[in-house]
Amino acid sequence: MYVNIDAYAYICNYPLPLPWGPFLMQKTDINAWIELHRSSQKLISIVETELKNADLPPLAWYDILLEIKKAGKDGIRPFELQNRVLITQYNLSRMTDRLVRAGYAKRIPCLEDKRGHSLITTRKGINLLDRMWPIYETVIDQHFSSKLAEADKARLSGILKRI
Amino acid sequence: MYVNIDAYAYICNYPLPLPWGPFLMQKTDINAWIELHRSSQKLISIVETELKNADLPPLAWYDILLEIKKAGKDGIRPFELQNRVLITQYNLSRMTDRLVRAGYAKRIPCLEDKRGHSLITTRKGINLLDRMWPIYETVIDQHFSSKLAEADKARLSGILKRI
DNA sequence: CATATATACATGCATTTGCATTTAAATATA
DNA sequence: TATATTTAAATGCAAATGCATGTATATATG
Repeated sequence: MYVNIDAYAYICNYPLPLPWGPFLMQKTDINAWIELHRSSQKLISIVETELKNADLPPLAWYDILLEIKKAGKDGIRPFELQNRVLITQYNLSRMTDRLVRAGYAKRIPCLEDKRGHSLITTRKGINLLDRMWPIYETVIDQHFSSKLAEADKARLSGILKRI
Repeated sequence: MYVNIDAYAYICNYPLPLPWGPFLMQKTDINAWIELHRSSQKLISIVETELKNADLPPLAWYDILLEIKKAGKDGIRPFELQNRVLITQYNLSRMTDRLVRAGYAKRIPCLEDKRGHSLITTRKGINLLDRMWPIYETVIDQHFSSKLAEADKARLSGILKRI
């Protein structure tokens, strides 16, 4: 889950090319790898902290609820939701369970497939999104958008889309 | 922790500039934000899966153990370790506890400060790093390094260092 | 020096996660 | 059609995490 800020130093203790693998790992690769994960984790942890400070649920709730909202009034099946967020089946099951119990989402029976159900947002759920977004947006803007040039942001997504 | 692949769609339901905040959030910003987190999370989850498949501990153990190893034979104090990895104090305390119990690290008393101790790696710990790295490296190479041009990797870290 | 405050680290307890497995319905196969 | 296989979703249990707090030592302050 966590990528050490100085993970590359381990590699640097060994001669290049590395004795054990077929790969020629360069410092450029490691620096990019580390910066990618360091920056992502740092930003996410700021978002989580700010949400918590505002007495709001974690970012994961926002993401899932947003996806449910986007599905509109027909709702979305949990297995479809799972394709859109990087969460395991069992965790999604319990997360939506919490959303439902908290009144932010609702399960509606699925006529075509009695094994499952569809999820829709409630008014309270939409309201939660509306309260969470300003916090989220502020962090994105202050810690991300405002620190990078427009051209760099375009480059960034262009490069990372290949991953 | 998780950033929805399509989080920006929520924003797109609203007119720009957004009615609630002082920020003018553009699609470029959101795309970059999403790609950053999506790619990071995807890569990390591949690493974790591969480590698990090889019956090896999670990446966090690698990072911490590596940091301990880097400190050399004098070891490192937990509070210093904490500055180098993005982990909370209480979780680091328990994680190092597990490392020690598993025989990968050792606590040595700290003469200058009786509140604390220093952590050093054991032979078994070094060996674990050596076994984990090939797995880790293979993922980095196959899913990251080989997918990006050298220049892009340099750009990537250059851009992200500003975060 | 005595007392207050800060720092290093650990821990009890509730919540969340991971893993394996279960339940139930849908689909494939013979 | 009967039986096997696959798929959707949930769940029991162990491990990990978050949060608040505890313990011990160090440092600052009157």
